[in-house]
Amino acid sequence: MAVRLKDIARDLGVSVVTVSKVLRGNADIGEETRKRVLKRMKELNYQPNMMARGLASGRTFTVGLIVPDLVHPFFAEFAKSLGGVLRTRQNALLLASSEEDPEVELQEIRTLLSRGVDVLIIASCQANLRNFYELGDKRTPYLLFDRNFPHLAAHFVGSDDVQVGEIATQHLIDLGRKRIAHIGGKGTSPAFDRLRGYRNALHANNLPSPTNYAVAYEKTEESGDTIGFQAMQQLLRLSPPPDAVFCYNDLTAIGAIDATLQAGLRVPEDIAFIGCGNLRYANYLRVPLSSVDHNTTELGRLAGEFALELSTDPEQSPRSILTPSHVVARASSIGTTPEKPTR
Amino acid sequence: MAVRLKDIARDLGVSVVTVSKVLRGNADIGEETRKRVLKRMKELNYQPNMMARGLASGRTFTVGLIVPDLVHPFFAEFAKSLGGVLRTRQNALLLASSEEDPEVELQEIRTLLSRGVDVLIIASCQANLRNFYELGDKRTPYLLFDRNFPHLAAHFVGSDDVQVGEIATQHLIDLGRKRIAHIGGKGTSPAFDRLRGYRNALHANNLPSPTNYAVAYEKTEESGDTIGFQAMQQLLRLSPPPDAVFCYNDLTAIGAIDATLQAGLRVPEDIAFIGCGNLRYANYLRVPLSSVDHNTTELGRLAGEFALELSTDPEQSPRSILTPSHVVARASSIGTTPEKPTR
DNA sequence: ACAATCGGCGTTCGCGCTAAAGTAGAATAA
DNA sequence: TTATTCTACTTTAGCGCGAACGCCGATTGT
Repeated sequence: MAVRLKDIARDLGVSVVTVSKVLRGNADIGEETRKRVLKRMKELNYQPNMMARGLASGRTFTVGLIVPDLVHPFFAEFAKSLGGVLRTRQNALLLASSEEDPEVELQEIRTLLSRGVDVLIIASCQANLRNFYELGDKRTPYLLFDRNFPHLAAHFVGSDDVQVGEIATQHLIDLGRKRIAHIGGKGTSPAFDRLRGYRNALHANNLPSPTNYAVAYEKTEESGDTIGFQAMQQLLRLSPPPDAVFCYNDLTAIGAIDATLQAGLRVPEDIAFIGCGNLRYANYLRVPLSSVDHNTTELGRLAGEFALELSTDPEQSPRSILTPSHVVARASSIGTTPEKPTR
Repeated sequence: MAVRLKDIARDLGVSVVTVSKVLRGNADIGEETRKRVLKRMKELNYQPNMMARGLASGRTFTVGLIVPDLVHPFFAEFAKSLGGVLRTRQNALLLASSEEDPEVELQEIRTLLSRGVDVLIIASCQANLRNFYELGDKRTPYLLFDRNFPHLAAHFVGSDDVQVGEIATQHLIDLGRKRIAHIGGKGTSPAFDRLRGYRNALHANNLPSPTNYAVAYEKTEESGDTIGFQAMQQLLRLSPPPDAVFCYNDLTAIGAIDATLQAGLRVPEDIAFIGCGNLRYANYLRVPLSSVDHNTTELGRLAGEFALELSTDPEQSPRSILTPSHVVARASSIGTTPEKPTR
C-alpha cells in the first residue's frame, strides 16, 4: 500500500495526530518536529488518502461538475478552465456528463454526492426542478451554470443571455438590416433569454418582429447544423424572407448558411448571419462566421472561485454572477474577411 | 447527513452487516429479510458512501482519466464515450487535464491516486517515463491510451497509427499524386507512427520520399492551424513543391490549406490535402476536408471495458488494443463535395 | 440418537484519517 | 508559593463501511 501517516509517525517516534497536524498546518506543533515530519514526508513521497480524510472530516477537496455534453466546445472549455482553477487550489474535479437526459442527470447527481463532493456545479438539462428537491435535503451546496431556473433560489454563474441576444441583434441592425429573424433553442434559459434579447433589440430600434420570424427548435446543441438547415428553408419560404438571421449557436448558423447558399442566395449580401459561441473554426468555414463570444474561460474561472468559496462556506444566500459577451464580426455579417484570423 | 446503513438496520431491527450484505447481493440472506431491506432502502433513497466503502474494501468503483487537453475533440469524445460505458456499470469517471505539461500531469496522477481510483487511464504528455516509475510501486493498474511508450510494458488502447499514416497516404496515391509531403507532429507515438505509415506507403508504391518533404513540429495539437500555415509556406518554397500533403491533424490541414489558397494555388487541383481526426466541422470548411476518422467512440468504449476488467482483475499481463481507422474523402482531396454531409 | 452440515444472521475489527479532549512540563502571574 | 496559562504534544473516539469469522437453530445422514 501507499505510505500512511502511521508510517511516518512510527519512523519519527511521534503520534499519528502530530503528523496529521503538520500536514494540515496546525499551529500547535514545534518548529523542530514540524521540520522532521515534513522532511520524512518528502522522503517517502507521502500522499494523503482523500477517502479517509473525507470520511473523518467531511471534506474531500473535490468539486463535482455535471454538463449536458462533454464534446460541446462551450462545456469542454468551461470544464478545462474550471479544472485549472481547482488544480491550483489542490482541489480535484469530478466530471460527469448527463447526455442531455434528465434520468442520467439524476443518476450522476447521486453518483457525485455519494463520492462526497464538496460542491456540485451543474448545467441542468431538466425542464422542471425535480432533481434539485432531492439535493435539498443534503448538505452539499450547489452552483448552477449556463442554465438557470428563475424560480429556484440558487447560486448561478453564466452569460448574460439577454444581453447576448441584444448585442447580436443590434450588430445586424447596425449593418442596416431591417428584417431580422431568429432561429432559437427551446426549453433552456439561454434559449429563452436570447429570444428576449432579440425582441428587446428589435423593439428598441422600432423594427418589426413578426412572430413567424422567430422559430424555436429542440436539440439545437447536438444537431444544430441539421436544425439550422431545416429552419432556414422554412424562413426562406416566407415573403418577404429575412435579410439577416441571429442563430442560437454556431452550428445552427452553419446549417442555416448552408441552406441559404444552396438556395442560390449570397451571404451576407442577401442574408447576413450571426451565431453564438465563437467556435474555434469559425474563421475557416466556407463563410467565416460572425459570432457572440461568451468568454468561456473567464466563466470557468469565476465558477471555480465561487465553488471554492462555497466549499469552505456553504451557507451563503443565493448569488448570481453574469458575465458579459461580445460580438466577433466576420464575413457572414460584414462581408469582408479580416486580414488576421480573429478569435 | 445522508442515510446510512445504520439507519436502515435500526429501522428494521437487523444488524448493519445484514443490510450491507443485501446491498452487495451477498447470497446468505433470507428472501424475506432481503425484501424488507430493499424496500426500506428505496423509501429512504439510500446511497452508499463511496468513501467509506473505498476505505473498507479498497475499491471505489471510480476510474481516473488524464488527458492532455479536454477541449480537443478527440479527447472530449473519448471521455464522453468512456464515461457512458462506466456509467452503465455503476462506475464514476474522475477526469483531469494535464494541459500538455508533464509537471501538471504528475500532480494529477497523484491527485487521482490519492482519491483511490481503481484504474488510471492516461494519454501521457511525457517524453520519458518518469511519472510511471512512481506509479510502479502502487497497486493501481494503469492503461495508456493514444500515446504509447514502446519500451514500457503497459496496457494500451489506441488507434493503429501506422495504419493511419498508410491509409491516408495511400488515399493520396490512389488519386494519382506523386509528390506527397507530410506535416507531422513531434515527440508522441502517434506522430512517430503516422510518419512511419506515410513512409511505408510511399515505399510500397515505389514513390520517392525526399527528407525535406516530411516536416515535424511541436504543439500541433494546440495551435495546429498556425503551424500548418507556416509549415505549408515552407513546403511551397521547395522545387518542385508537393502535389499532396498528409497532415498530422485537421487543424494543421486547415492552416496548410489556408497557406495554399493564399499563395494563389487551387485545392485539390494543384495540391490535395488530408488530415486526421475527422473534425465535426470538416464538411463545412472553406474546402471540405478529407480526413482519417479514428472511430473515437469505439475507442472509448473499448477502453472502458478494458478498464473495468482491470479494476476487477488488476494482475494481467500487458495487452494492446489497436483499433482500425478509415478515410473519409471530401473536396480537399477528391475535389467534389459529396451530396450528403459525411461524418 | 448424535455428529455433521448449512442457511441465516450477528460480532469484531480495522481501513486512514481527523476532531475533540486530554496531559505533562515549562513559563508566567498573583 | 500556588494557581494559571501556554506549548507541544498524546489519547480517545469515531466517520461508514466491508472482510473474516462466529454462532445458533434446523435439517440431513447413518
